[in-house]
Order: sequence, then structure tokens, then C-alpha cells
Amino acid sequence: MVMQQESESLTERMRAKGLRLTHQRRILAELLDTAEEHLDAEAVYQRARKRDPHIHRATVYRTLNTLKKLGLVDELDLMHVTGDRHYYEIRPSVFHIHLVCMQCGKVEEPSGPFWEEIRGRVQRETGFHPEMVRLEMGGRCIACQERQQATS
Amino acid sequence: MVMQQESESLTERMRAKGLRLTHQRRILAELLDTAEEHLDAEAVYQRARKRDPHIHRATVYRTLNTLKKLGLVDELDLMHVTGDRHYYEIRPSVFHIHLVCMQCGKVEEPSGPFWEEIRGRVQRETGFHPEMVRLEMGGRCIACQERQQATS
DNA sequence: TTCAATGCAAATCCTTTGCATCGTA
DNA sequence: TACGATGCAAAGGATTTGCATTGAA
Repeated sequence: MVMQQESESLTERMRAKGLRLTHQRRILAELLDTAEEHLDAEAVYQRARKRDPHIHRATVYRTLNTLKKLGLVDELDLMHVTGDRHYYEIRPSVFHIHLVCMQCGKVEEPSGPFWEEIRGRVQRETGFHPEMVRLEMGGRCIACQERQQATS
Repeated sequence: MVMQQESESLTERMRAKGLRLTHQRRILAELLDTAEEHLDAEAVYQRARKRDPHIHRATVYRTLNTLKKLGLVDELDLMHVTGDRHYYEIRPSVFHIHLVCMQCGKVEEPSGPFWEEIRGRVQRETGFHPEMVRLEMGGRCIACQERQQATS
């Protein structure tokens, strides 16, 4: 997970969008802002419950949908490696890609100039104006490649 | 949709994988091979039904899952622009990307050397070995960009 | 004070599964 | 013929929705 650092918090972004900052939304926003792994709706709900046992699943779904529609969070399926769950992450300021190991499920997220280049190149070559980019690659991470070599 | 052309048909690929070629699977394979748009499970079912009204939804789901596990078809969500449906397409021989217009829902699929480069570059820069690449970009297609300029 | 957000429970939608039967290899 | 695939119906799981109530602005 790329966590929020320099730029403003999700809570502030929500305020900027004119969203009502309820107790529940604050919990969810902070939780998403500091998540160190990819969370699906159920995982978000479970974590939120620890901070407020009264928070309701429907609220989690509704809030995630709201944030998604406003472009504040992205919804990923990470190649369906771990089933058909959907994962949520805050829309990162730096474009990054997801490398999903189809063997162990580990997700790496390299970021850097090359990945930024892609956006500009698409615009130049196709005229399409990319507002969000999702690059997911499935394959085998280095650890799994080495593990496989060792056993063969 | 990138359709099957030079290379062998999905039916042949299934035979090569040792799958039993039932009447229903032949229908589904030919349907996927020649689809000119992205189909979700329900759309696949509806089209299959026209060729054989007795084909069952469960068979469609089971077959799509089988083909997915064997790597013969890919499952896409196309940025969830049209909801949370999942779309299926035959695994293309040429790497291509999906440009999804968040406004009109149109999906373009440019392919070419640049997109092929990406795979090699990821491997060089990260050590990760990409076996499948999914690059989806959400934004606005040229038509929608022009339409918007015209009205403002 | 007002209207959007929430909790709750029921409904809905999509997908999977157990089991008897069928049909391909 | 044998065993994997199918049809059917029921179960399962995730997500959404209607409505009364709450609470942020």
C-alpha cells in the first residue's frame, strides 16, 4: 500500500469535496489512509468495528462507493488471485503499478518515472486522456522464482 | 475485442489442454472466439441460449472458470465503469491495453510495440516475471472530450 | 433546524455447490 | 464403459435498498 504522506489526508480531501464528516466516515478515512495492506470491504468493516463496534456494514459499503465515485479511492481486484474480492486503496498522488504474484499472492507496488511516462505516452499516441491508470501484472515474484528453481 | 485470427481457435486450445469437448463447450468457445465486444457471464449465457436453449447458467459459470484457470480466457472488470460486472475475453496473443472511457463506457484496445516494451522493462527493473499484463486506463475518449468542449 | 448519513433488516444479485443423469473419450 | 460434464434447484455470499432515526453543518 502506498500510504498518504506529504499530501493532505483523506479526511481533508473529503471535506474539500463537501462531504459531511460523520464519526463513521472519519474512522473509515483514517483507516484507509494508514492501511499498510490492501483491504477488501469486509476487512475495512472489521477494522472499523474495532474503533466503533456500532458501525454498520451498510455504512462501509455506502462510504466506499461514495469515495470511489468522487475518485478519492480506487477499487482493485488484483488479478483475482485471491478470489473475487475487491480491494480499496486511496488514490495515490504518485502513479504506481501492482505486481501480483500468482503463486504466493504478494503484491509489490513499484513507482517511478517510467510508470509516469506511460500516462503521457498514451495521451500522445491515442488522444485518450487518462485520468486513472491501472496497471496490474500477474506473474511470479523473485522469491517464488527462486523457490521454484531450488526445488527443481 | 481482439478476435482470434491467425492462431488456433479456442476450441483447439481447449482440446490441446485435454478438455472434454462437449456440445455446450463448443458453443461457448466459438462464441468467445468471435465476440466483437466484451461479454459478462450473463451476456455469454444469453448468447449461448440462442444456439441451445437448454444450456444452463451453471454450465456457463463453470466453463468460464475452467477456461480462466487454464489461462485461456482473461477476466476483466474494465475499471468498474459499468458496475461490478466481470468481462471475459480470450487470452490474446498480442499484448494490448484497455482504454475505458469513464463517460461513455467505450473501450478501445490499442496494441503495438510500446505496450510490449512494458513487459520487458518491468522484468529488467523489478525482477518480477510478468506472465499476464493488465493495463486499464480510465479517462475520456476523444469523442467525449470534443463533445464536452462543444457544450462549454 | 435541516437534510444528508446511519442502522437495521429485508431484498437482490451473482455465483457456487450437491446430486442424479448424461455423453464424450 | 467410465468418469468428467451437465442440468436442476437450493444454498451461499456479497452488496444494495427502503425506511425510520440520528446527527453534522
